[in-house]
Amino acid sequence: MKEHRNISIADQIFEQLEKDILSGRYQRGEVLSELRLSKEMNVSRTPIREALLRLAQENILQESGRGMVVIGISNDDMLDMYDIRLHLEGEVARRAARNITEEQLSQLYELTDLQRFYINKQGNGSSEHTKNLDSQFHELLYTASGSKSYTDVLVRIHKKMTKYRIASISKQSRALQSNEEHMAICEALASHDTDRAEQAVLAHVRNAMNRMEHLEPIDG
Amino acid sequence: MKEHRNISIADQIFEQLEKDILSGRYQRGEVLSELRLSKEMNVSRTPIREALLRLAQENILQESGRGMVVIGISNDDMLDMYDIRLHLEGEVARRAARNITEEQLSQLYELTDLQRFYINKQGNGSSEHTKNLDSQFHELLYTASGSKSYTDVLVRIHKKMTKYRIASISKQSRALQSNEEHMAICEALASHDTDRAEQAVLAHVRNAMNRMEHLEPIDG
DNA sequence: AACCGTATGATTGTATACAATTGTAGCGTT
DNA sequence: AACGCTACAATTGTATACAATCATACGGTT
Repeated sequence: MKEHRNISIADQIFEQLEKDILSGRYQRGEVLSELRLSKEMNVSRTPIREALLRLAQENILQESGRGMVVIGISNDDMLDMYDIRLHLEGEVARRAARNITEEQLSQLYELTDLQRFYINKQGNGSSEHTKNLDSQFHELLYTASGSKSYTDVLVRIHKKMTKYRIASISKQSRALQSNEEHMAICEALASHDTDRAEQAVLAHVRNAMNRMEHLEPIDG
Repeated sequence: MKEHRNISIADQIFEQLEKDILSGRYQRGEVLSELRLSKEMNVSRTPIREALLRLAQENILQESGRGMVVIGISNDDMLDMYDIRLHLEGEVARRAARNITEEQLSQLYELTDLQRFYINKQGNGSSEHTKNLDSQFHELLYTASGSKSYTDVLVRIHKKMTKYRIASISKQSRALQSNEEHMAICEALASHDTDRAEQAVLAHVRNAMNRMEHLEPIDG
């Protein structure tokens, strides 16, 4: 633990734990002890503790007197998050159609093209790339709306969704469909047609929700 | 710093800094140094650092290479938060009208009565009480919806709003009007009429937004 | 005078030491 | 056997020590 790079150990631990919790590796109700984790990961308590604090701030963990208790998210929580997106992303799309810059627009197109490339490639780790590009696309869309508050809420939600168990994007056919919807959003934004942008984004969210609902729940 | 109580120093510092930032005491762009704050507050760097990390997780601070930079929130951010609430709280109200328990309902009534008492009292620190009861009312309303995701988003937003500069509730006449709207929400929920609950909550948010818009902005 | 290198100070990131609390197991007493 | 007390183990909260990085200022050299 001697190297001092740009990305801190605490950040890595945060990402790792967040993924492990949201993907279901840690069960709801499980208690995470700082000392145990620090031994498991061969670091001191400090970065562990910082990661746990941030996760608690996200309501992914709950500090409960003795140790941090895993809360995680359920299928119902996921459905509610889609519901929230349906209530918010229409407005975001309208604002983005009005405010998006040429540079942001070309970036969105590029992300979409690159994502299609990786989906068709289907190589090792391409699914990871695909998910990453999906996150970047949506984050940029939110940013293009020009609203910090909307972006804050939706980025938080989207981040949780992509780490939930197996992302619905993993099947190639569904990934391609999602990618086509991204392209439709790009074109709607390029036309600066607020109604069209709203419809394109809402259709995408609705379809994503349906793609997820058809996955089997893992536990009861 | 020897006492070990239930509420940690780090928590107190977090609350204090959050209030100081959102109320405008720290300017946007200002850099907060751990060492400086720890000297100012006569504690070690550890609790300061933990508070800063949590504030960064809330996007109230931004960690930018050298120290934490204050982001804070602007009037536009506030308006967007009201806009988000208008898009979400109608649905929350509908769900609460369906799911609220008798106990939650009587608690809501009690909070409303107590708030009216403090507003009329107008004693020293009664404004603090009033704001606190307002937060409790809305948090309970969100919880009554039964949705963790909705509650998470809205509690976060509401918390920020109440700490923004001077809350719009500070004038007695406005506080009384807000309190009457709370009572209307209670009665709508008691009737379990989803449409009526939605209308009551949305009217309350709209009125709160108008009450805020009429306040003067402090800086340009 | 200009330029380059080094030392120094400020700051964050990590590890460790210490204090306090809490739960529990075990033992003794009745 | 039941109850209570004590001691210990586990755990968090805080302070401090140490390492690494970065900016800056200062001094020497050409």
